[in-house]
Amino acid sequence: MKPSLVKGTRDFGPAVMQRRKYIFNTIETVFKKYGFMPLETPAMEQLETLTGKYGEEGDKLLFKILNSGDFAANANDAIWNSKASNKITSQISEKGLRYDLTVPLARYVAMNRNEITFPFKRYQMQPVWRADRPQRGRYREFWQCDADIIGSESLMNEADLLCIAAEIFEKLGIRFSILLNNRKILEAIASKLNIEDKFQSFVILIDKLDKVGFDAITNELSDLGLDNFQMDTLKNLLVKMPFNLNSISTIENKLIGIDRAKEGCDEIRKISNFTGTTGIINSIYIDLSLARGLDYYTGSIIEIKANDVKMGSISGGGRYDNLTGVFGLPSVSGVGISFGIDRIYDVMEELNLFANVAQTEVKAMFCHLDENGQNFNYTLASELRKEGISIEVFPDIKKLPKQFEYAEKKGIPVVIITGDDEIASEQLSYKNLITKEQGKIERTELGGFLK
RNA sequence: GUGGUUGUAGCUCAGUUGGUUAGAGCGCUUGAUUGUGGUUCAAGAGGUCGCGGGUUCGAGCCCCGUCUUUCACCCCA
Repeated sequence: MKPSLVKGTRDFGPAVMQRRKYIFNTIETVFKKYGFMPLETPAMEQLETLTGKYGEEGDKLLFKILNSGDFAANANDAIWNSKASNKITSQISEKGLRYDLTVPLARYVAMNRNEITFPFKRYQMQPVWRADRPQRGRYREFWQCDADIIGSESLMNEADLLCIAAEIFEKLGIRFSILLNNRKILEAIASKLNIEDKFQSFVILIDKLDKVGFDAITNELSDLGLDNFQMDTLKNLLVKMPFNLNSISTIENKLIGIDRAKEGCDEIRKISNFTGTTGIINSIYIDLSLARGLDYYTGSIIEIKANDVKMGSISGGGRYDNLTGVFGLPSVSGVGISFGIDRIYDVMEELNLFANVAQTEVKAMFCHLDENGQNFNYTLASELRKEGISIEVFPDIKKLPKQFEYAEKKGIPVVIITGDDEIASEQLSYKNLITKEQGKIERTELGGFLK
């Protein structure tokens, strides 16, 4: 048969993995610096754990796993014959692949509530699966790197997440914009416009504002019942503002007398108090048109975009006040952020930001021309490896140019050439393949030379 | 899930209104070069034209299906 990949999935070869690992390591280092601890959960969850958490659209994108054994025989006859896919699914599938890392976290916290010390700060870097139609920057299998704080209502956590994001993207060399909003302010706006009952449709509409512009959604807004005056009010509110006290006051004044607005603005103000001295505020904007589709957000919402590449968001998150409630653990507030490393990779690739990522850790490759050289090199290599230096020994006896080409292609900077003269004198010939510099080096000094 | 788009050598792509044996550049292999590569020169290998079916005397080219890619919608990392 002809081998092929499943739609929307990819292999990651050594060169790509080296770069992906660099991104993972950068993110993980920053997470650890803020006190987050690692967690891993299974690729599959009970279907009922997953369904209903991501909205109607989200449920459609869940990958479902067929029951083991003779699943058809156990199905209810009437349902089986009804040809109603969604009903049949519930008869033959009880498991699904995880859709994100937040719901599995909520499930874990609810199950382990007695062992966990709160506030619980965990990070998780694992693949998730969505049955989306693939596009550039959109895959069916992709990796998320999440950091969440469960069991703390402090806005310091939001500030932490913003600082973490800023530090990660600065380290990776990506110019970015952080968009910040609060669901409570969105609720206040809906309340001011008297469309609280159509909040979901309203949120979806304004979320695509930055993509299509205000004029493109006026028809749909009037379908929601807005008149021209209300639309003007709305248009004035939904602008990208700098992250400072002035902007917050402006919003408060426009929504004066609505409690939810006051709450939302207070929250943003508290975040601003924490981050004020950190120097990251210039990358942050208050954007009231930021909505985010995920149903479970209740307070702060965050989204991050790369400035120099046209691509969906590379990171997103927010606060959810009752995610563990459905698992029998009410009144636990959490806040988290998720980094999409596949998109981050695509952005960095497009902007050529991988120049400083080494192709290999190997410091030198040993070449030889006969068995004596092979044996000598193998002994020498094992000595150097004990010192913690990455070394390759060319395994075969081939012409030198062939050996050089191998080292060149793997990005190994130095070759050591061992022949009879070198073995006798313990003076090894080396050549730097990048600078083309070559010479002799004492065997005993080789370790220091390669470090 | 809806509607478009894409697929030809390892890679990037040509390929005329349907007409013998499908091309180029790069890469690859071998040699010039038995201890110094990426230059140069010479020779060579490599393709069931995504897959399946159909129309035709004849299909890389036309039609249908399917898979893949990509774009818009939807949603999102």
